[in-house]
Amino acid sequence: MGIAERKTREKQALRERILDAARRIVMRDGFAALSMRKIADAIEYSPATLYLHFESRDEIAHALCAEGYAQLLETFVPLAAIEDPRERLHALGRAYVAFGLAHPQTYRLIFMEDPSYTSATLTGNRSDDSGDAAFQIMIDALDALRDAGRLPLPSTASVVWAEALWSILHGIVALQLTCPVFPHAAPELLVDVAFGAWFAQAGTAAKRRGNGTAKSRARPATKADTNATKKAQAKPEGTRKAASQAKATPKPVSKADSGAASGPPAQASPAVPAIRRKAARA
Amino acid sequence: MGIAERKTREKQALRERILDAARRIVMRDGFAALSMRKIADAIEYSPATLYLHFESRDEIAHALCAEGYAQLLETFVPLAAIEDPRERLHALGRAYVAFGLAHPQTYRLIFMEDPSYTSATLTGNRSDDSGDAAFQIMIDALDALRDAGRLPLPSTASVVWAEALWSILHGIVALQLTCPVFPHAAPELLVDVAFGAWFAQAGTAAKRRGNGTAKSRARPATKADTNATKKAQAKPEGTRKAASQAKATPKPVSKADSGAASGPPAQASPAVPAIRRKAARA
DNA sequence: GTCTATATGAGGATAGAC
DNA sequence: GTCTATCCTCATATAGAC
Repeated sequence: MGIAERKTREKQALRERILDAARRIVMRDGFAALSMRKIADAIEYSPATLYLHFESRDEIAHALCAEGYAQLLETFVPLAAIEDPRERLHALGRAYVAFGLAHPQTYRLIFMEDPSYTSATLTGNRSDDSGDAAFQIMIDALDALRDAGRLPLPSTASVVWAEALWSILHGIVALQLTCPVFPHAAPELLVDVAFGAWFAQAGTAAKRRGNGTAKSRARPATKADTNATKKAQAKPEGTRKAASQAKATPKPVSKADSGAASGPPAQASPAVPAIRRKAARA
Repeated sequence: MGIAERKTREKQALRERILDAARRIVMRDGFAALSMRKIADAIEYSPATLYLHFESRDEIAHALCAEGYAQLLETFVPLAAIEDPRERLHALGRAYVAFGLAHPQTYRLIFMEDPSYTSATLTGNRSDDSGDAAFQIMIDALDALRDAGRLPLPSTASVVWAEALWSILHGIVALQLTCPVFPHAAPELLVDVAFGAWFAQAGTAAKRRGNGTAKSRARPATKADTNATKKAQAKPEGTRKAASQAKATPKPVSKADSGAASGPPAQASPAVPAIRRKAARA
């Protein structure tokens, strides 16, 4: 049966190559620029071949989502070991935002592109039973905080609080990715401010229980999670630039070059009239 | 000069018709489904005519953004008169979220679709000098809260706080619009929880200064802003359904029928291979 | 399994006739 | 001002040869 196995292996390998190419395209140019043709070009196969491995472009997108989400989870796992639940939550928040900023295109794909992608990623993820692992980590931390008597929280409310926390994290990332021009405080600072305000009364680590103003927490913000998200930041995603200056600089992203994923640029040169977009059936 | 005036009027009228049609399409099927051809069909003109009034599809999108943002501002204005700054902030937050849920497609277009749209809407809005009026209203409320000594906030921090608040509001709306399937607390509840947590120490109106748990604030949440956003909710935006059952029901939206704007459905029937998407130039 | 070639359909934008 | 006709680009997906 060695032959069959080799064939299976080869098939798997090609599948991986497809996903690799797709991931590269998405990371460089954004999901909108992902097309079967481009993937085929990249791996030097014909477009038709892709359909032997994936049913559709959507299926590839789903696979990419699953990958990205797994990557996010990886950055969460070590943080879940932080003892102090307040610090744990804070670290998770910073890591979440850092992930979103380091992988803007992946984050967009998972959480901002299409409801079906998000749903599929969060619900039908892996062999896990319950829906969302990352989410559960946050709930656990809140429960721990409550059990320690540091947060007057009904047992049913931790889920709601976790959702509220998730909302602000997502809001920070999404806002940063979608409208980077707007005069905006550093996302890391926003996380700190938010957590400072939320858990002021749950003060624990002797930090001043003021409401986390700019100066008090601005500076050490991004220090802590640098290690945690180092792997993540090793593969930053850039923005599709004019393809001339977009050289995929291997430097760690600094939010400026990655977050501003420009969609169809308003300055589309009339000479190049090619702007496509997702459309509904008429 | 009556002739010239009439012509100007007629030109303006057609411009309005174009925008009306575009708005209808966006509200019903989402921005992705907006095409020059469809607009032209809707107003019974040729596609070429559109280009006499708008330079490109993007320009139409920008116009729609400006309209939508103005609409959002309208719902804010009366709330800015609320005396108690805490209540004012809370009301603004509820109104913001209510707007997003009542006009999912418009909200998407302004804040979630394309950075250039968001930027253009927020910065180059109207004859105003400063960038963002809605944002300023929030800052003012925070300043008032601080000036009343109810929030120990440095004068420079109110901007940051406003951005953090905006982030959570955006996060709540965006999350609701993008992944509605995820077991999620009611958005209004999330707003209340968040504001309760944020301004627990700024307690004012004799409300219990607990951290706004589920039961304490769940029920009266959406009551207050119903009037404020009545106009808004009078024109709900539905989701592009299979176009068969999508009858544009003129009932006030209840978040269920509007938020779940599904993009390219995974169950795209093979017989109808028309799924387009925005793409970058190669 | 893989490819070439092609069917099918949609879109933005423009030239040039009326 | 408006339309017809058209260009060009892009996509998904399949048929049928190798």
